[in-house]
Amino acid sequence: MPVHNAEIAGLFNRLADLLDIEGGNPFRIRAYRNAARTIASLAQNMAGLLESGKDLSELPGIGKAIAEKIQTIVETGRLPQLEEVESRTPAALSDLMKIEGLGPKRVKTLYRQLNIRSPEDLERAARSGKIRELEGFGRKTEELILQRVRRFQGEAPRMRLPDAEDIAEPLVAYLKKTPGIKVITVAGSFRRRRETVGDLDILVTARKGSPVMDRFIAYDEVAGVVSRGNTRSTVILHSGLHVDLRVVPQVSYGAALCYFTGSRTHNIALRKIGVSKGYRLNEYGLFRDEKRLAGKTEQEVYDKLGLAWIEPELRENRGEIELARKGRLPRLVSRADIRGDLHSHTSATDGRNSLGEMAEAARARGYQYLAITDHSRHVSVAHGLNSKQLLEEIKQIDKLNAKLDGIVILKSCEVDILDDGSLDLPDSVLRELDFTVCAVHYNFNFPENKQTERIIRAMDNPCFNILAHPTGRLINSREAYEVDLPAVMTAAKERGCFLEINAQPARLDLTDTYCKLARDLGLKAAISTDAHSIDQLDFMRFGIGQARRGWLRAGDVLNTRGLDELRTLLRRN
DNA sequence: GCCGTTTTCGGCCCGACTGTTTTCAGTCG
Repeated sequence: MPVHNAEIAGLFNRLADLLDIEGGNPFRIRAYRNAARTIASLAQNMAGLLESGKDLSELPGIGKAIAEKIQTIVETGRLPQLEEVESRTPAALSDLMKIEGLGPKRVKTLYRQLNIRSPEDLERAARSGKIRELEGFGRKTEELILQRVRRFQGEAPRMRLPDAEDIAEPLVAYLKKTPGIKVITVAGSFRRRRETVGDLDILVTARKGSPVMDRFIAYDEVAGVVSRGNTRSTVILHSGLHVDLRVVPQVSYGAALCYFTGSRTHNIALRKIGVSKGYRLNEYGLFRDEKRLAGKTEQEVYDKLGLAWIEPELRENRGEIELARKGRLPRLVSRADIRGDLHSHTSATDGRNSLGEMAEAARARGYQYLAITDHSRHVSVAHGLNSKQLLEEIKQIDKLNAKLDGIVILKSCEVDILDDGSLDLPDSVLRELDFTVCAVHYNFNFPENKQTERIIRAMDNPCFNILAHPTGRLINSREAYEVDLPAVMTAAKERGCFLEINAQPARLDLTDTYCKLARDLGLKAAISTDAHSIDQLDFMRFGIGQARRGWLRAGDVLNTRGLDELRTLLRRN
């Protein structure tokens, strides 16, 4: 079993943490963290890259030394340098650094002075009042540590984007009513449309003397105030979500928006470009000495740095800055490009609405086509259809199409991929469909090679068209199954099959990095909602967000095509 | 340890807030 990128990144992060606690060279430490970030964000695993002869030192933040360490990890599963450090400094201290408010210096002091090695040790020491006696610590810090160690122990995972939307909307509406407010924007990973958000970053410009901070802190949902300043405050809501509010002057709005949209690594890269030109970039603007060169709009800031404006979804420092410099950024797919939805369910299986209602709802959204993809028989929990029932549904769709104006219902089925890679319904029935959407619903625990073979074998069937929710993951509740996705993508491309970007907020499967890999391989994707009711057709925007984060252009997406072209693309040779 | 529109050495992003402080270290984003 190859070592996962996340595991390799974890080793480097731990090495960085422990060296940080020991007071090591901060630049070397940063180099390890940068490398970890690069490794974690790659879609292809390191073992595979090494096998194919790739020179890892070509990757950003990875040089000769770290490339060699990665090779060692892939070959032996171990990082000797980390083990050496761990012989001096307990590995568990790295976990303590994850507690909010504890950085390397405090962890070091707590360990050296009180022999604290775990959250449990920490809680005990805080309760008995030992921490306040340490130099540099005090009563308040001790209280804070106690609070945060408890929160850490029952830590909430990052919140899914739609849940964050539900919280952000009323808060923004509330703040908007504050006298003197001019502009209000939710920035951060929310604006970058990440699948989950850790906190909300709200940016405001307001007239002098506007009571926006007071009003923010007085919001009904606020459970606690973490910090409060004139330009920045942080609160925790009852939902557990942290919210930052930043107030900036109008002339700084663009620079601040840039700054608070991030990502962090994107910002750092921008500031480095600034420095190389003799400028200083911060949330108030781009400056040469004390003179503000730009700041009112994002466009101004990017301009002065010699870059084209970059879409928020691309700001992850994954190569977008270099393309912006060359003026060669991709024109990302948007909602206006979408002509239809290729995955939806009706009340014939586990959907809530009838065929007619789904058709009408799709037409109301301006679509040319909607595919009905009710489950196949093996998925009994969803009342999957057998051959006879599916043929009956096909007849109903034909009848409906004869009546419908302005939209075509495509006949399809979400066909279960059985354990041996065969499809759940006979080819003779599947051939009656316009196309199929095929997926794994059982036996997620197959070893990687068996799961990969299972899916590729299914693709060998000429009735196979689109692989739905390709990894089966559910955000915050179920890990992706083990599968060699690059191999699956290559196989799909060779056979004229496609992969789905499932837009259900809990799935968003493919991830952004796999979207990018598909694009790099020249494999088109379908952005599909998997709607189980008419309102879920609006999940399309989450799928589009994911696709945009994966650099997809309209041309990379199957359902941006008109019906005729779609049919041509789906035809297998 | 990485990296190069000051390129193989000498740099390495920037500011706000808090708490424990008499001028600043630590942490965070």
